[in-house]
Amino acid sequence: MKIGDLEKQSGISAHTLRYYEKSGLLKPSKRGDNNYRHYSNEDLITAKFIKRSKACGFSLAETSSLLAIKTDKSQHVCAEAKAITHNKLQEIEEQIQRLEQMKETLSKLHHYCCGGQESAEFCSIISALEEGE
Amino acid sequence: MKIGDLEKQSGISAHTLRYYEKSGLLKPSKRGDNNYRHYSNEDLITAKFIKRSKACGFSLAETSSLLAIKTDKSQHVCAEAKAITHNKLQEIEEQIQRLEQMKETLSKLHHYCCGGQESAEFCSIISALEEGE
DNA sequence: ATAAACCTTAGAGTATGGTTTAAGGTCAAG
DNA sequence: CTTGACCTTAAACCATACTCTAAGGTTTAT
Ligand SMILES: [Zn+2]
Ligand SMILES: [Zn+2]
Ligand SMILES: [Zn+2]
Ligand SMILES: [Zn+2]
Repeated sequence: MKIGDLEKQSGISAHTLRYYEKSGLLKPSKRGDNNYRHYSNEDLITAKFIKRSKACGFSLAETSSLLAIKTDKSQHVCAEAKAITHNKLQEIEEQIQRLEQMKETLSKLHHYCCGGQESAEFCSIISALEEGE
Repeated sequence: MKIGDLEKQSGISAHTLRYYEKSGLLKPSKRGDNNYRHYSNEDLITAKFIKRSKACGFSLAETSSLLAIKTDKSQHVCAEAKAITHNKLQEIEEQIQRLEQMKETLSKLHHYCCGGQESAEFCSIISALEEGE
């Protein structure tokens, strides 16, 4: 499979696949005489693995760690995978909390502003930002 | 007030204040003979405005738009401020949804993995990433 | 007088996850 | 045999929001 084929099969652009290679995430199993990248079926699985990992919110670095486990399962233990997942879960929960806090503040601002065509002289959004604690 | 004083009063680092100036967010009202920046009380209010705006999740560009309204209220209308707030609110709600989706997926992965010291051969986290739809 | 603390600038570096460009080599169809 | 599709590389660029560095000028306290 050439890079263009993998692009179609995996939904990851050729550009990005080359970038992933440079980042050590996915090396093609072979290079042809013309130096073209050749990907195996296992490489396709890896590409999809990366895609799912990203969909879970894992960074490329974290994905890299997960891939290391996947690639050599017998040399790794469940605890490692669970720790990575646990950390990400916490991180995401913290992000959600921050965003919920913002959402609440913004909802109030949004609610109290009339949103009309009148001068912003007494706009509650602007005053809240000027004078909030 | 010199930049160090504003740093203390506003809680925004001098570095960042200079960066904000370069970005057009907060220009000191004067420069001394020695070219030092001199900030007024109004500048302090503006600095705090920026800080609150950031705390609401507004980007520097959005903060800049809000500042333009604040600075010249009579030339702006509520509708403008409300539109900016509305967009941000939507954006944040979308982010929360994405994160909630990730959280759900991760929670399942986390729940099913034993997390023990046994080989990752049959780790549910790794297999889910390998074989998920 | 001299040292510490503060100020100035332009520009480079950091982090993330790519995207784009330039300049060119290879392959398959008509 | 040429045209267009596809492949190669290194390196620059994008966005965001800083953060730091280098090299130097100023103020203040002792
Ligand atoms: Zn109004
Ligand atoms: Zn309003
Ligand atoms: Zn297990
Ligand atoms: Zn496991």
